[in-house]
Amino acid sequence: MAKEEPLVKEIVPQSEDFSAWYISVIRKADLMDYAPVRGCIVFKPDGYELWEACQEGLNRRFKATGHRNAYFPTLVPESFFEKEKEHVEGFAPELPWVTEVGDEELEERLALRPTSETIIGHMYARWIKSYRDLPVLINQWANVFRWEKRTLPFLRTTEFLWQEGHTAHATEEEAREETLRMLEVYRDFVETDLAIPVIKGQKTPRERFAGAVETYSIEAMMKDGKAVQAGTSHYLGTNFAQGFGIQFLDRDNQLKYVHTTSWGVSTRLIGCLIMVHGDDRGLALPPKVAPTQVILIPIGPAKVRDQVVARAKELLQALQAAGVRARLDDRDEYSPGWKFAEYEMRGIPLRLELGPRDLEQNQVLAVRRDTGEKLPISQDGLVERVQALLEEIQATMFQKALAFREAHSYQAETLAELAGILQEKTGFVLAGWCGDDACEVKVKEETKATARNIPFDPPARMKRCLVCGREAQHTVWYARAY
RNA sequence: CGGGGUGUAGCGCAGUUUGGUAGCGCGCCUGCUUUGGGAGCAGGAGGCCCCGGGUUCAAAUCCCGGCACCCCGACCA
Repeated sequence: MAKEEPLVKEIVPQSEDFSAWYISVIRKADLMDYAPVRGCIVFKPDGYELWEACQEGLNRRFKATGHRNAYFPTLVPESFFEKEKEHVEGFAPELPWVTEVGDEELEERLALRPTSETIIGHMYARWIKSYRDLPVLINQWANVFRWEKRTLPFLRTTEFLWQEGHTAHATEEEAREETLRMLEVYRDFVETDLAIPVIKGQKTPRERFAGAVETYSIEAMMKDGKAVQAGTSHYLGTNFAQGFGIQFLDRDNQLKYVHTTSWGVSTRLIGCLIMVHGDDRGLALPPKVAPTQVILIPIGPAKVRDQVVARAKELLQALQAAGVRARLDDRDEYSPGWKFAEYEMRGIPLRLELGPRDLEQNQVLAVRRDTGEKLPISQDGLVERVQALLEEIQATMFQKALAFREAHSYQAETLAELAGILQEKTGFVLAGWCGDDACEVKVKEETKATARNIPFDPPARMKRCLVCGREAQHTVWYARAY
């Protein structure tokens, strides 16, 4: 296991103050900076590259499932929001408006989109005429705006980056399949690439997206035991189709409304990545999405330096030629020890140290970010060994995160039990629910925990509602959430 | 949006109570020595003290107003 003494003084230990730890890590690792408008952040290159890695992993999967990217405008006419009642009520309080241009007032206010269901619904109505036009499978990468009262870098910002998929189908069955297919795409991406274990499940009606028939989510546990909704997928029924008149003529010559879905993940994933894998030394990035996977550090006094660096460059080229994202830090102005701490703080998965002793013995010293293990490895077959190590690190990080989640998961029969657990510990609590909204509200009022989701695959079936004691209709994960 | 806290050099902070030359550590620059877990010595640069008003001979400091960030709450795909 890695020793977790904070070598970087400015990083506040997690155990002392988790929020302060989070802020200090993202600043120290140079992922973002605050912008002049409240709640808005700049994604600096090291932070933005994490988002680019997410885009690559998701685009590959979206395209494999038949989706294509497109782009719709940021500005949405006010009248569009009135076409789906629940939708407008859900977003009204957090919409920013463009009301004038120059010194002339606009005839109709324009909202900065909080999501694109309405404008896309409008366009789909023009594009879809026949069953032969279906399904429409479109995704867009975009910025959206939500004027939340309380912001936190990456997890909840006024303007953020996300991806929103919008599909239209001839039948309910097909749309429901799509909704679950994309939820599974998210699970696969987040677990396989980000090494974050998630819980797939269905949202309670209270937590549903404004305007959706059903909302599903994947939920992840942060190291402070709190939950983050890492992705959502919605079956929208014909709600938006009716609001925007998206109709098609079916095989049977009947005019019908399409069934639509929407699904999204955001830059919030970056926040998850940090809070799931990070420790008192800083970030820890899973190799699959780490912009730099391997950092090579030459060591040694001036007389052997040229020799060491020359060999390091050869090894670097070999790694890069094999597709490993490796970099060499041969700057002379920083000591090796400084570089060790620096790259650990930045979360680079694997460090390779090369010094005079290594040259003599035809080896390099590999140091894993996830475990702190130091492994001398031969320069012969280095590339294969490094690739294998990166895979091991990826697997170990996922297993560690899974073990953490399991160690912080509990079950409760009663509200008092749930409250007791959350008072002493942090984590997820599995409990029964009768299906009554009042009981769900009661849990929130008493414990600040919310229903995260109704898992597809719960570890146990709970028999009684933890609030009223009636027979449970569902088994629910409760947790405090970001 | 309510309660609390913070805002001084790139970063972390002291100075504010009791108004009077703007400081410390790290970082940065120059030089020499160093290099296997944030190296040492010497010299040096760097400030609209968050912003706007006010009081005063004089404001980082006192008064009024605003903004931003952090924490707690309400709100929240």
